[in-house]
Order: sequence, then C-alpha cells, then structure tokens
Amino acid sequence: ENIFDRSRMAPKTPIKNEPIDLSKQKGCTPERNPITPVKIIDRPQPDPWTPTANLKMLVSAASPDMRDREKKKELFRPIENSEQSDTPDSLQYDIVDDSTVDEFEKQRPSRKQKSLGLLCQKFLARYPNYPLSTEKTTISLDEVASILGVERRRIYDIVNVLESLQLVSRVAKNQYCWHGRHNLSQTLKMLQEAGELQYGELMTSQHKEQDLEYKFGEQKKETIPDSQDRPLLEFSEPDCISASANSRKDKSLRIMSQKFVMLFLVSKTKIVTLDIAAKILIEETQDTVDHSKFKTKVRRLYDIANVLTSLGLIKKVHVTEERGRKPAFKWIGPVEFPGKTDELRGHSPTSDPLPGAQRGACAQYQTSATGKQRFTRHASFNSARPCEAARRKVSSEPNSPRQERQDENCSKMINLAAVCRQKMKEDTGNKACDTETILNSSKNSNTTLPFSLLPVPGDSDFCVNPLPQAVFPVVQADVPSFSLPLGISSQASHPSTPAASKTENGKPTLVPSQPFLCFPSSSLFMLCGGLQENNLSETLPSSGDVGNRSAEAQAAVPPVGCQKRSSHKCSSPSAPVDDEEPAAKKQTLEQSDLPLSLVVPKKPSESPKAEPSPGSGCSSAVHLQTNRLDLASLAAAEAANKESTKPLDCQEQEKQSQNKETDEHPPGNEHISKENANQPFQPRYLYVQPTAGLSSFNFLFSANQAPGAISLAANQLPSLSVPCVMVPSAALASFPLVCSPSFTSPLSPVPDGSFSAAASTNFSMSSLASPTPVFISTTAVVTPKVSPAPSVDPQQPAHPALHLSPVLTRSCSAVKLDSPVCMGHPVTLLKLQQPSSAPLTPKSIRPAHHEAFFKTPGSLGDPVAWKKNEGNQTRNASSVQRRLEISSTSPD
DNA sequence: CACTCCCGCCAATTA
DNA sequence: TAATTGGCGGGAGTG
Repeated sequence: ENIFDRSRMAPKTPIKNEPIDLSKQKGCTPERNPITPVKIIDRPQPDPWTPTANLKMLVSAASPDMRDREKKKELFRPIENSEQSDTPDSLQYDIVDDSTVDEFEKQRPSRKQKSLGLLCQKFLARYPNYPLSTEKTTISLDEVASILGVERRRIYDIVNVLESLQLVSRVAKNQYCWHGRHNLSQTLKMLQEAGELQYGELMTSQHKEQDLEYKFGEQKKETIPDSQDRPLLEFSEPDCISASANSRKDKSLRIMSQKFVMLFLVSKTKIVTLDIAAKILIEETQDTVDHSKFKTKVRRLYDIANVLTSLGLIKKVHVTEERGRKPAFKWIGPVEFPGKTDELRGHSPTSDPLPGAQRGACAQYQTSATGKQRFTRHASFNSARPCEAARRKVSSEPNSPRQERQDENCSKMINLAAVCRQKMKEDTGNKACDTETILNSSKNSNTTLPFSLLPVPGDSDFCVNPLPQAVFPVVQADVPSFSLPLGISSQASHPSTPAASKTENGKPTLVPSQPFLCFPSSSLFMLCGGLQENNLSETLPSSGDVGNRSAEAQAAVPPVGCQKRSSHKCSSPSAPVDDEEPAAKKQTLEQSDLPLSLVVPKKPSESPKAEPSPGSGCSSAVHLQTNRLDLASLAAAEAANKESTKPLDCQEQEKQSQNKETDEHPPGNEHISKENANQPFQPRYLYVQPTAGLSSFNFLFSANQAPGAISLAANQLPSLSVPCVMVPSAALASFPLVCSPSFTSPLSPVPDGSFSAAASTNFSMSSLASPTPVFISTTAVVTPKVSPAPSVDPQQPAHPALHLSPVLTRSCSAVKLDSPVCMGHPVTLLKLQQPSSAPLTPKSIRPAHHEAFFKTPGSLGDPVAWKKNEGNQTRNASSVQRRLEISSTSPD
C-alpha cells in the first residue's frame, strides 16, 4: 500500500516526496540521490534482522515508515542517537538503529506514534518558543510535512490551531511564519477578554448568582443558545487580529480552537469537558441535533486538544459526574497575561478590557509583521466579519468599533456562554454535588467563605473530605465558582491550603491563592501567592498586597538552580515586575492560578514578599507570577469565584506533579507557625517533590505572605493564596529553597504599609517572619491522630483556606518536610504524593477522601490537635525540615 | 463497547 | 485547471 501511495503521491507532488525522503535520509547522509527507491531499499536491508523486521521494513518502505523512523530519530536522537546522524555510513546504521527503535516503539507504532499531539510536538520542536524577533522563520508546509513524514493535511491541522493562537501566521501559499510564543500571552489575553465578554461575564455572573441548584434547572437552556457563536468566535479578537479571519467559511478549526481556548480562559475551574465544548461550539445545533454533528465536533476538538496539549496549554483530565466520567481538558497554561493589562486596565478595568486588549493585540500584530499577509487573506474574507473592520477601526477608533463587534460577538458569545454555563453548571453542579456528596456534604453547604474555616476546625478529616470535593469540583468546576458557597466549600475542603495554613497556623498567608510563577522552560514553576480570594480576607485584614508578595516571591523563588534550568525561558519575559497591578484583575485570570492550584489560593493575601530566594532567575517566571498576582489582587473580591477555580487548579497541579511536597518556608518558619497571625508575610513555600511523574519538577509554594499580616488572623489566612514555586528538583537540592524572604521587599513594595514593613522586616530575618515553620503537613504523617487514614490529613490548619488545592490535599497524604527543601530555615514542607498525575481527578478523588487534607489548625479549631501536630512536627523537625509524608495518599 | 482520533476523500478556495 | 486548504466522517486502535 505504501508503495502505492507513493506512486500516487509522486504524481501529485513528486517533489514533496523526494524531498521528504531526502530529508529523512539527509539526516543520515547528506545526500544521496534524491531517489527514494534506493533509500527504501537500503532501509529494507536492515530487515534481515528478523522476520518481523522485514515486514516492518516493507511496510515502512512506504512513507509511513519513513515517518516513523524520522520521528523516532528525532525523538531519540537527541538523547540516544545523537551520534547517528551524520555520516553516510551512518545511514545504514541509522537504519539499523531505526529498526531497533522500531522494536521499541515500532512495534506499536500504534496510533500513538502517529498522533497529532506527537506530531505537533515534533513540529514545535523545530522552532524556538521565543524566536528572536529579528529573525523570521518561515515554515514551508511541504517541507515540514516531508520532514515529519506526514501528510500535509496533518500539518494543516497543527498550523491552523497554532495560527489561532498566533504562534504562526500564514504568509503565503505554502508558507507560514513562525512567531513563537512571544505574543501568546497577549493572544490569550485577548481571547480571555473576548471570552469573558461573551461567555465569561455571563458565566460568572450567572454562576455566582445561580447556585448549584440553579444549574440544574438551567442546564437545559444551554441548548437553547443560539447558534451564532461561531461567528462570534471568529470575531474574537484574536482572530480578527490575527488574521485568522477566515476566508472561507469560517475555518472552523481556527475558530473552534479560539473558542475552545476562550472557554478555558473564562472558566473558573479551567476545566472544560468535551461535550460541553462541543455543544457550545456547535452553536445552534445544540442539543439534539445531529448526533453526527456532535461527533464531528468532538473529533475536531480532539484534534485541537492534541495540539494545545502539545503546547502545554491544556491537559486531559476526567471529570466525574453523576453519569460517570467525562473527558475534559484542563487549562494549564498561563492564566494571566501581563502586558496586556496596562492598556486595557488603564482605561477601564472591567468594562473595556477587551477593547484595550484588542487594540494592543492589533498593534502588536501589525507590528509583528505578518500583518499584511494576514490581512490580505482576511480581508477578502472578512467582509463578513466585523472583526476586521473592527480591527481596523480599532486602531483608529478606540472604542466604538470594538464595541460593536463586541456587542455582536457578545450577543453570540453570550448565548454560547449561557449555554456553556448552563452546561457547565450542570456539570459542575452535578459534579459539585457529586463531589460534595462524596465528601460529605455536610459542611459544604453553607460555609462559604468562612466555612472553610468551619470545616476545618472540626476535624482534620473533614478536611479530607473537602479536598476531594475540591478536587472534583474543580474539575467540574467551572460552575462552582459561581456559587460561592460551593466553591467555597469545595475550597475549604481543599486541604492543601489549609494544610499550609495549619502549619503555619496562622496563618494565613499560605492558603490563599497564590500566584505562581511559571518557568516555562524548565520544570520550574513559581507560584506566587496570589491571593485572590478574598473570602478569607475577612479575617484577614490584609490587604492585598498579595501582588507584591507574589512578585517578590517570584523573584526569590527561583533560585539559582531554577535559573539555570530555566535560563532560557527567563529571558523572555520580562518584566513585569511591575507590577502587580492590582488593578487588573480579571476574574478568570486568577483562576489561572489554577495551575497553582495546588496551592490553592484563595485568599488574597498578599504578601509582600515572597520569596526570598535570591535568584530569581527567570524573569519570565516572574512575569507570570506577577500577572497572577495581579489577578489575585483583583480577584479578591472574586475570591469566591476563584475558589471554585482553585480546586481545579489543584487538580491540575496534582496531575502535574503528582507528588508534591510543599513546603512552606517562611522565612522564618517559625513565625508562621507560631504566630499565625502575625505576619503572613513570611514566605512560605511548599515544596513538592517530584514523584513519579513529575520527577523533574519540584514545586514550591510560598505560603505566605500575607501582607496583611498584621491583622490577619490565622484563620483568614488560610484562605490566602499561596505562592508556589516549582523548582527542578535538582535545583532544589542545591538550594535551600528557603528562600529568603528578603527579597521581596524591594520588588514589591507592598501597598499596605504595615504589612509591607513587616514583610520587609521579615525578609531580613527570614525566619522571623515566618513564625515557625509551619507545616502544614498533612496530617497524615504528622498528625498524630487523625490521620488514621493513610491519607493524611493534613492538618490543615484550620484555615479555611481549605481550598487549597485538592490536589494537595490528596497528595498530601503524607507530608514530610524535607529538609532539603527547607534547608535554610525551618520550613514546612508539604509533600504531596500522587501516584499518577494524569488521571488525577477521578482517582485522586477517592484518595482524597481518605486523605487528609491540610487542616488549618490554627484557625479552626482546634487547634489542639493541630497544634499537636504542628508542634510535633515543627518541633520535631525543629529546624524545619520535616517531611510530611502522606502515606495514605496512595490511593492513588 | 466507549473513547480517541487517524486517515484521507473530496469540496471549497486560491493561484 | 491545478494546487492548496481544510471540512468531515468512516472506522480503526486502545482500554
């Protein structure tokens, strides 16, 4: 067959074929005759090995083979095969190798090898994430297709999605221009804004308003929505801007991709189930309509999801609902986007965001270059879409055009949004319910913010429950946010945070949402406490300084090690130090924290500082955090929402890192634990060790920081977000995470004077600030008692914060402090273990139950128990490092 | 059997 | 008209 194909292909694009072959071969040998046959022959030769080999060869002879081989080569080369390449002689070897490779993989060349996701990774590997602006790399579809050994059709699938995110733009006929991720954040920002307008706002508002219950009722509506969406999407700024605009129809893939992304950005939970997405995207059809249509949509979504997954923007998860588990995807990309805000926010925080963003985007785009082409393309096309016009106008006219567009879009979007929400709600609601049920609903119900605390106090166990919920809910999520209560409850449940809080005792800071930093490249992520959630805030007086703190934290976090790894990444961003803009907030964004979720952030605390760590290496990371922070701050109000989201985040995190340990290190551990109230500032970190899956990552969460430290009650704190940092383990080893608290201060001046001051102080004394090392550890280990379950319970300090990410909670089962992590100071670490990352949710959930969560000792109630734990732990470790192991977590 | 999603036909567009 | 794009859905692979 293969042969046949070739023949076929040849006619069409002989050139292509040859090139391909060449390229492939090329690797091996510079050149041979372009003729493929020879090559083929060569390859076959290797066959001798085994009968099967022969078969393989034959089969492979055809293009498919080539593909595989190349793929393999690429994949492996760097690692294993590097040597191969080059010489002609090598060819044979290569072949051989390939064959060997084949054995490995090839045997199952299965689809996985050919998957779009894999293909996309290869594709992406060819281009730098952050290409120099000066250079523009052009992508030749034919070339790429040949090199990757796939049909061009596949490349279109990838490119279309990338184009929707503006990672590439079409320049000409077979040519695309690679932009890399420089504009990704802006693009996402725009999408988010657009999404918010359309879906988001509605969603949020609705969500909030509606309770879970409502959800149910409303679910139906979903279907109703109108169809227009698509167009909407298109319009979505990005598209417009980008040029995606479509020409023909609507290029559904592009549009769908954008819409899909928007859903994530708008979703509090950051989790979107396939069916919901499909429904929303189907627009009109909605419900019933063709089942076939739905199926087709789903297929497309998988295509898109595969690409987005390769980009590291989403990951697959499963949401468990009443009916059963549903496939879903969680957004793991950046939530906030730094730059953008300025303009937007500046104008009017909420109202205008989009416009601003769009503008910005537009500007950028234009600048970026490609614009022309795009335009050309679009232009023809656009007619239909307002977008272009809007765009154009935008440049000239600030608002009106946009608005128009927006309006239109909005309406559409709204519909969609409504639908989505409904769906989501339903889902979430269900989920929530489910989860809750699972957990025990008992607590949930009311406790909204506070409750977080409530539960906590009670038992450590309860915490556990919550967690699970949280987790799930998260998944389900989105909805939750609306209903604060739910969210809260869920949040509360999240142990992780609580745990942190607990340890600290106080406080607080930890808990809240944290902003985190991501270091792209490497495995490191920093989380900064964001603090979004306000809920807690009540208790906490704090203000929000979170942002500052986060920033600081960010800086600090990435210590050297991090830097190293991330180094490349670092470069990109830049900057932002800035700010935290408090202003910005965007709702959704905060959620972005999700990723952090582990941490859970909820509250807004802010601590001024974050982390001590000196080196921060990556600016980029910083940026992220900052962004988040900003969000967080903004969010504060929204905390509730966030909460809901958080859970999700948690999940994600969990997934990502199954194991985690969190540490907190406050600068001075002690303080934290000890006094809770005190200053939240202290930076804390949670360190997550990499476990299985994540081996490479370490997470640090900063716990602290609540600026408000002063007043913050411990309890409140819990809610706070915790900043986290992920550091490569290696890095950790080398460093004491501990970070010093110190840094921060400079960075972020905290708004709040008081706490800032405090913070600063703390920094200086690292230890001071943090009271004691808090451990949040989960109970399990630590806890003396409660923990019966394997799962740990974290003790959560009572902090209501529970929200913490479910993940944590679950994972937390055993918490240990690791000394390594802590190194410097006594810090508390939480360790989460998770078995497998991926599957998290469902599975995790179970565990979660058992597991312990963190409790917040301090806040809640009883502290006694907590205290014990804490005391023990902390004391034990005295110095700090202790591990909490979650034995039980294992469920996973 | 359900979930994924690869594959490639073939229509819409473009050159 | 030929080539490029890309919608679409059959149906295979996987669990």
